[in-house]
Amino acid sequence: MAVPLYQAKAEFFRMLGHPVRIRVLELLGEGPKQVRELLAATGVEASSLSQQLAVLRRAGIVASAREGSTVTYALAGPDVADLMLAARRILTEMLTGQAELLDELRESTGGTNELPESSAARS
Amino acid sequence: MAVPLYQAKAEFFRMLGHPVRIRVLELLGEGPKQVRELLAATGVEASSLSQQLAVLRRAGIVASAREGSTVTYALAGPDVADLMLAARRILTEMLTGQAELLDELRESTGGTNELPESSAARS
DNA sequence: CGATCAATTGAAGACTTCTTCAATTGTTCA
DNA sequence: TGAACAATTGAAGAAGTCTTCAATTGATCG
Repeated sequence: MAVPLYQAKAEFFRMLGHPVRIRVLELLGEGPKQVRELLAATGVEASSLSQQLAVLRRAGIVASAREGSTVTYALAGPDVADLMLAARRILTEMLTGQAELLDELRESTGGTNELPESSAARS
Repeated sequence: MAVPLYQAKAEFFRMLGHPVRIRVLELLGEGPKQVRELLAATGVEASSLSQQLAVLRRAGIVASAREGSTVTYALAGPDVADLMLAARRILTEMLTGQAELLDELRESTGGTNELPESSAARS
């Protein structure tokens, strides 16, 4: 409540802004995973993965449990899975959309982004 | 195409990870705005706002056009507006969800995040 | 033209975040 | 117990991001 909403949002997005963290969240979207599995799937160094897992844990977006000598991670709640799905949909849409846009732009003068109305060319 | 998808996603989220940029995108969600308006609405310094607008422009998520002595910004495409709406929905849901979760946790021993099954308490 | 306003740019320093290394904790099993 | 594995932590240096200041560009108007 003390933190403005747009700041909380920014922090949340920043927390998502790392390739390994994205991959982990997508993997956990399939279901709980042991660290060994995440390690194998991502191919990063153990300690580096641990650091990123710690970030996700601190953000409260994943939960961990020790089972014997191994540790299992899971998404902290169903909202998170929804979020990852939505993000995935939106992002892939958006990225393909941008690719199309890029193609369109290449056909014309090769400009950067200007508003549709204005037709100024870059020097 | 050269960039792995999860890396593109991470970059995209990182690009969103700043309070001023979030605010700007939400304002532009209402419709195109002149820089003066964004300046007034966000209350940040002109040059700081320009820097953040430049980030959004480079990412291709907003477009700008000069009209006389002023500059107008708008979201680069309809996808972007959809994205901001979805993000807003998801985020507010998620944040209130977390608030509830926090309340629940305060009622119990005040633990951090553990998997539901495990009930370890913090020292 | 010269003054002024709107907006952007470049660069420097403070501040975060990433990666990596070595050290540490917890668990298993011989 | 102690050797070995799983995972985490702490700390140091590299790399990136933010804010701010001064300088710059483009447009308007007297």
